[in-house]
Amino acid sequence: MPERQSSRKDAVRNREAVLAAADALFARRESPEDVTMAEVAAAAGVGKGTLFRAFGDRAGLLRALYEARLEPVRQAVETGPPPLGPATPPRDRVPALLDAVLCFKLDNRRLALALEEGGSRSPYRAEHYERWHSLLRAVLEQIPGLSDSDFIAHALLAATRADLVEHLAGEERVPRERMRAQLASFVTRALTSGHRKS
Amino acid sequence: MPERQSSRKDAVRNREAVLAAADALFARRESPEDVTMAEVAAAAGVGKGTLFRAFGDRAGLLRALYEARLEPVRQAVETGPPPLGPATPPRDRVPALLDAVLCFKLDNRRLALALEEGGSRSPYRAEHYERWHSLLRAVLEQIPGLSDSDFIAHALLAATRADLVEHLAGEERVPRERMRAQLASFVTRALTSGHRKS
DNA sequence: TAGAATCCGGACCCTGGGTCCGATTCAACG
DNA sequence: CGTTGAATCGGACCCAGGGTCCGGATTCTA
Repeated sequence: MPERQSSRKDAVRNREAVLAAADALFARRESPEDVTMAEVAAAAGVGKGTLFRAFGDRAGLLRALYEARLEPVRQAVETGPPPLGPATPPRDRVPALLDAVLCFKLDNRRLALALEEGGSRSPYRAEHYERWHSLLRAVLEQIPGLSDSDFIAHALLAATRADLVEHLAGEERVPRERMRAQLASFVTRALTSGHRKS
Repeated sequence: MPERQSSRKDAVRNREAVLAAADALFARRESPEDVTMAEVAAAAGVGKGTLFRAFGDRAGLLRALYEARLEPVRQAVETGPPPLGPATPPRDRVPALLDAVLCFKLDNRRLALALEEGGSRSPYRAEHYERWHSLLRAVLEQIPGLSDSDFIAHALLAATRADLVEHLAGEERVPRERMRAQLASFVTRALTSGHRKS
């Protein structure tokens, strides 16, 4: 459990240095796969021991970076104005949430990729996924005439998987706004009640 | 390019042995991560050199297994009776295709997981994904009043990602039939034309 | 059956995550 | 301000596992 904060000056300074170095490296490198721990340590001017004591393991470092980047979004979602905040009608909030996820992954492609796919463990066990999923599920449940909220939440989130976003943005060269529009349209369609308005 | 067939008796026998051994191992083990190449070789009664010469690398072995398993499904899709075959109206064929994918991944959980996630390369570069996607895209394009076929095809396929299926089946204990029903319902909703009937 | 081409297989290499422990730095205390 | 014990530093080290190599065995061809 390397979570406890150290009060020592050099410890916190090194932690910051590692975070910054890792951030820079992941942004610079093409694939997150080939940024090595030793490299991060070297770039931060730190030994590997320090790095591993501070973050536990590779996944821990990734998580730390990810959480830090995600913090503003989380704030906006939990206690923010519409259309992200809690005071939004469900039918409008769901697309807003997914749009936020998409934008986040577009802005942090490499990082999201590294965290979601790089790990040997399933991304569905990560607790940040669990958070998104249960929130989305809860909002979906407030939409009348819609069942299977659990599955729909999974399926919609799957449309924003990091490697898919990376593929669309990087390989197929789909512009950001177009992608957002497509996702929004898709989400909206998925929310239509089983029976069409007649 | 280790694709060329060898006419030597022992070579083909060893190839079969490796395939069978790998199949058994992946089925038996909990996570595909911890079935090692050396292990496969040993289980097949073969040296590592033989294994790698026959399949190139780990991904090659996985691909070979996958393609073999997928063959019947491919047949059914390309030249089979409805609802999978080409002679099916698009609106019915799309759910059928995705149901087939889902069933396949349910029946070959470990293997699909190993191939889609285990590799260091993005699953979207795999040519079997490309096949599914372009087929689905083509069928979607025949549905009037539906745009963004490319994205929709990606999004729908994302709902059948191996690790999601594994999570639902293994972790959340969702029964097979329930999952199929949920996916079918989701797909159907996603196919509604953009504007509701009014 | 000789000869050559091919294949076999396990010893070997190398990368990269993770650990260890002596040296070093920090902070509390006298 | 010097001492002292504890926490930290950091790079040498370990190990697993994917992938390579080549001497020797096996199989096809003449």
